[in-house]
Amino acid sequence: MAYPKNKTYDIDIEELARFAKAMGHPARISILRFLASMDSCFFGDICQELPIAKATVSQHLTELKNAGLIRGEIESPKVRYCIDRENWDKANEAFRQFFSNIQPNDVCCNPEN
Amino acid sequence: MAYPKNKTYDIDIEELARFAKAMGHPARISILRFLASMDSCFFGDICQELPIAKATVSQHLTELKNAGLIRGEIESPKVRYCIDRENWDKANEAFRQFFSNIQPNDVCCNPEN
DNA sequence: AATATTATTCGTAATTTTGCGAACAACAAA
DNA sequence: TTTGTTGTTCGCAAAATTACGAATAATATT
Repeated sequence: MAYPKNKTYDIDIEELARFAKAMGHPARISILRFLASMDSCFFGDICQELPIAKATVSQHLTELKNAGLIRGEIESPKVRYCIDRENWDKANEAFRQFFSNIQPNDVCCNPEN
Repeated sequence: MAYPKNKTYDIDIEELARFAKAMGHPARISILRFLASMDSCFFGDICQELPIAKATVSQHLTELKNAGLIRGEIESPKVRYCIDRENWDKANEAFRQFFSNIQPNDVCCNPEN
């Protein structure tokens, strides 16, 4: 290898990968879609929607929280969850830009083009 | 453990999760972005862009191929890779729809709204 | 105080992911 | 035929992911 390899990736690449990773499981997509369809709801409501144990749902919620896509706040003895609008829009924009940054069809190598 | 087979999710949810999972690593985002910026290129060119060993790059390429986002064809002794336009567009549309399916801002629970 | 409700955390297990160097396969060139 | 180039596959290890039941914490209710 001619040049030394830097062991990191650009910050925007890491951010997009982080959002994508958080969305990389059907349970988490289901949770996000469910939450996006309403104002907010409780953990129990989400749990009821999913075919997995509550402990697992809780784990997935933690991952989504860590990625910034959702938020939860205690309303004892329940916990209310909702989409984090700010990061939702940020993720949306990151994906939109990523997918739009492609060479036009007529110069692509694909056989059918 | 993968999610049990008897516990399934909607097909469109699984597809989006599959695309997202493939994009859930900075190396793979880098590869996709690099490929999207040009017509096509060889394995060696991709390898040079990444801070990881060629064996690992090859693995990531296999994952992207399995997800349908890229294609590779042998041009001995090299291998030419390119974006799979059809599935690229499919993924783009899946993400776009996913993110646009959210309640309007004024009915969301977020404090700052 | 005792009990019920709700959701998280703990402990554990199986599987998958990520990574690397070495070995290999396929072909081109000398 | 021998050598060189290119990229994949193999073998292995460490870490992360996914999953569940049990235990726990926090608060409400009786």
